[in-house]
Amino acid sequence: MGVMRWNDLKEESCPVARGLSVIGDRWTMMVLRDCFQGIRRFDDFQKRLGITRHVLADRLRKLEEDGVLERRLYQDRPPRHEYRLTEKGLALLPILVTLIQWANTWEPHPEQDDKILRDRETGAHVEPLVVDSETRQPLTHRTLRRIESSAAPKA
Amino acid sequence: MGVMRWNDLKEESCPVARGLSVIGDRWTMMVLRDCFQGIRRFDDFQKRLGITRHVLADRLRKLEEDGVLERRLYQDRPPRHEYRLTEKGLALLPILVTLIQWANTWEPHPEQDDKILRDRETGAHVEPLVVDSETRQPLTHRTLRRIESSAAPKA
DNA sequence: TAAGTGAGTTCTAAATCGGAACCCTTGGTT
DNA sequence: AACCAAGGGTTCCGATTTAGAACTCACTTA
Repeated sequence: MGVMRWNDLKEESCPVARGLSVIGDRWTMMVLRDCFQGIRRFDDFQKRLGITRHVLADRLRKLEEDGVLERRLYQDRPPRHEYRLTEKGLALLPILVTLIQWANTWEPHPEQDDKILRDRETGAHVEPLVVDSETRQPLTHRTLRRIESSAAPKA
Repeated sequence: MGVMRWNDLKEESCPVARGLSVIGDRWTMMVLRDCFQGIRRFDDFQKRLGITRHVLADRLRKLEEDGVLERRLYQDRPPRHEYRLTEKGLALLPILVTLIQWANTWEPHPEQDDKILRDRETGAHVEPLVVDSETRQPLTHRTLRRIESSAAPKA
């Protein structure tokens, strides 16, 4: 298989590798979390995250290249843009939601309240669960067969 | 809010930050992917991932510290251990599964087959979907209210 | 005795990151 | 005109982290 360089990940046949080539970076998911909280501007990301401006600019550029964020002009003089989630970016929400569920269960915060997920209409508290879209049976390590690549073994 | 150093993330009140303090690293999720494929030994991880031995040792140590992997002796002379997922680690599968689903949809591989998720019993092909555990309604950006911290605003 | 296995550790050079300062355009103040 | 602030970056330098390769240690097998 040879050595795997991080930037080759996009061409890997493994979807985990391809997914991580987009969101596998330390700060990228934090940026996306802020996006889902409605943040759109460079300085707002920077202030909330405490990330260096240099790294932030780089991550926003990559997310735009990957089609997760869209950079759109919101005023002309001087030109200013904001970053917005595309459909592809919005489709990442289930991952974030699943991560929140895991962290609230297995890394609970000592005393502070946690982010709470609510239904948009009713405001009811929701609890994420990953199921099969057809049978609606929960998918866990007990119900799933070991993950395998369907690609032919290398020898 | 001050600057956020990566290692302070564990004490953040945001579950996304706390989750990422465990699995937010480039290689960590790749290691976990291999774990879910049944890999348990140092050299096997190393050969499959093409990660440097140094970094691999570091990531395995961190995952053990975080209670995601367990290092257990499987022979005495010389002492050898293998790395196994704990309950906490097994609970990460839904995240991996959701990531696979996203990547297969939005970053499809040109020609090669992808990893396929199957039911352990029937072998039927399953398709992950994140729903509310009570109502079984899908959770997406259309059905969820914007994520908010329930912590009091800082001023 | 030599070679091999498994699990690391050590070393050096290259890449990335953090922190801070600087730049540019435009609008508003004094 | 001179100064300042907002917004969105870029540049520079020193500190970390990573990649790549070699080396170690404790056995086991040929």
